[in-house]
Parts: sequence; C-alpha cells; structure tokens
Amino acid sequence: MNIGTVARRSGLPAKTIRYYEDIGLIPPARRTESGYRAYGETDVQTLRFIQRARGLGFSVKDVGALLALWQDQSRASADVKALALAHTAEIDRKIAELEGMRRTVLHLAERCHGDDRPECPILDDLAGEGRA
Amino acid sequence: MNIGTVARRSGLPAKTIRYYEDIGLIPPARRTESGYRAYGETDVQTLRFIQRARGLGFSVKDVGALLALWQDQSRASADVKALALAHTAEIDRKIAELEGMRRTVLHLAERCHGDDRPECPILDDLAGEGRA
DNA sequence: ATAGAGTCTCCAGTAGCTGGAAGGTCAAGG
DNA sequence: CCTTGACCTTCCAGCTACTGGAGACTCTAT
Repeated sequence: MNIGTVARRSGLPAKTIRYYEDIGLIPPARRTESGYRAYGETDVQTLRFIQRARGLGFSVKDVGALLALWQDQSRASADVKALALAHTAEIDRKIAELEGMRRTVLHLAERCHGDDRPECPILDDLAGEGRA
Repeated sequence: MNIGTVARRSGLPAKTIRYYEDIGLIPPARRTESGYRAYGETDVQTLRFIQRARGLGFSVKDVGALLALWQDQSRASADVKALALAHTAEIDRKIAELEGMRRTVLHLAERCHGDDRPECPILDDLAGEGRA
C-alpha cells in the first residue's frame, strides 16, 4: 500500500504520517525500489490507533507511550489507566480555565450596548478601570 | 522605567514584552542613551490591558484589534461586542470538544481494571476492536 | 508518448512564547 | 577605583503538532 491509501484508511493525512515517521512515533516504513513507502495492514491498524488517541486529545508523546503499552503483551493495565486519568485531569483543568474565560467575557459582553456609541464596559474592564 | 519594572507591574515577563514589540503588537519603546528600553505609566496601562485580554483567551491578533478599538475614541461598541461574542463562540466550541474527549476517556478508564494484568478496554478501544 | 495523479525530500511558516549564550550597563560595597 | 551582581541588550534555537509549497521523480492509463 502506498501512503495515500494508508492515509485514507487511517484518517491521517499523508503529510502527518511522514511527520510521525520523522519524529520517531512510528518506525520508518519499508520502501519500494523506487523509494515509495510501502505499508501493510498492521501499519493501518497502528495509524488508526494513533488517530483515535490523538482524537481523544492525547499528546503525541502520550500516544507514543500508549503505543508502547499496546504492543507490550506483559503490560499492566494500571499503567494505561494512569495515563488516561492523568489526561482527564488535564482536560478538566483546561475546561475549567475555558469556563472561567467564558463566564467573564460573556458577562462583559452582556453589559456592552453593542451600538454605534463608544462606551464599552469590555474595554473599560480590560483597561482595569473596573477594579480601580 | 526599565523593562523589568514594567514587567513586574504589568504581569507580563520582560521576554514577552520584547516579543510583543517585535511582532508589532506594541510600538517600539523609547530608548535611553545606553540602549535600555524606557517606559512610562501609559505603557504599563497598555501592557496590563494586553495581559488581561490574553488572560481571557483572546488571540494576540484579537488583542491587537481590541487595543486599536480601545485607543479609537470614535469606535462603535458594537465592534468590541462582536469580537467578544465571536470569542465566546470559539470558547464554547473548545469546551464542547474537550467535554467530548473527557466523556470518552473517562468512560474507558472506568471500565479498565487498572491492575497488573494486561487486559485493558482503553487500548482495545483505541485499537478499534471496540467497534469492529 | 504523454497527461495526470501520486510520491519523494526539504524548507519554511503557523501561535506564542521561552530558554540560553555572549556581551554591555548600572548601583552599591570595599 | 574596582569588583560583584543584578539588570539590560541582541540573536538564535526550541517547544507542539502539524501544514503548505517547491521542484523533482514515478506510476498508470490512454
């Protein structure tokens, strides 16, 4: 299989697959005589795994760890679970941060007339007058 | 005022202030004879404005727009409000994305024993067996 | 033979900083 | 007067995770 086919079947752009090879997330692909990368079904599985893990927000580094665990028959599921829970903790942190921003921005926007006059509590608050 | 003082008073690292000058978010600072950047109270106000806007998640580009509006006495508050509302929409999108991830990862983690055995629904799902 | 699609490598750019090196400056203490 | 240490300067590199494009080659079909 050429990279384009694998790309379609894994849901990852060909560019991204080359990039993952570059950074060592996946081993270098076998090559045809003319230099094209040649893939098999296993590679498609691996790339799908990566695609799903990335889709769940795991960092590329974490995906590397998950891949290693996946391919390690003697792994302890506790290690996988720990990674997953650490990830949800990180997600929670990000959500909380975004919700804080959302609350504030929305609150400011609600108090802004939004007409052609210059008065604007949003700018006033950013300028610090709101807490002066 | 030297950059360090302004940094302390604005809440932005000196490096970041230089960076903002570099990319044109703020105009180049006046210099002393020896080449040190020299700031006044107005600059502190501006940098605080930037710091707060960044803290609310506005992109540097948006902060540039907000700064321009802030300094434009003939602005229409509608323009500011539009920016703010577009930003909340973007925040909402991100929150929704993170919540989707969170749900899935947490669900997987809950079904994983997390002991020293290798069986792990997290990996199985990432491998696609969960939906085969 | 040739057109068009696919592939190759390499370089550069995105966002928003951050760290570090090599060197100049300034104020205080001895 | 000299030195020490904190501060400032520029420039270059690196971080995350790709993405776009140039220029050149290969493969397939007509």
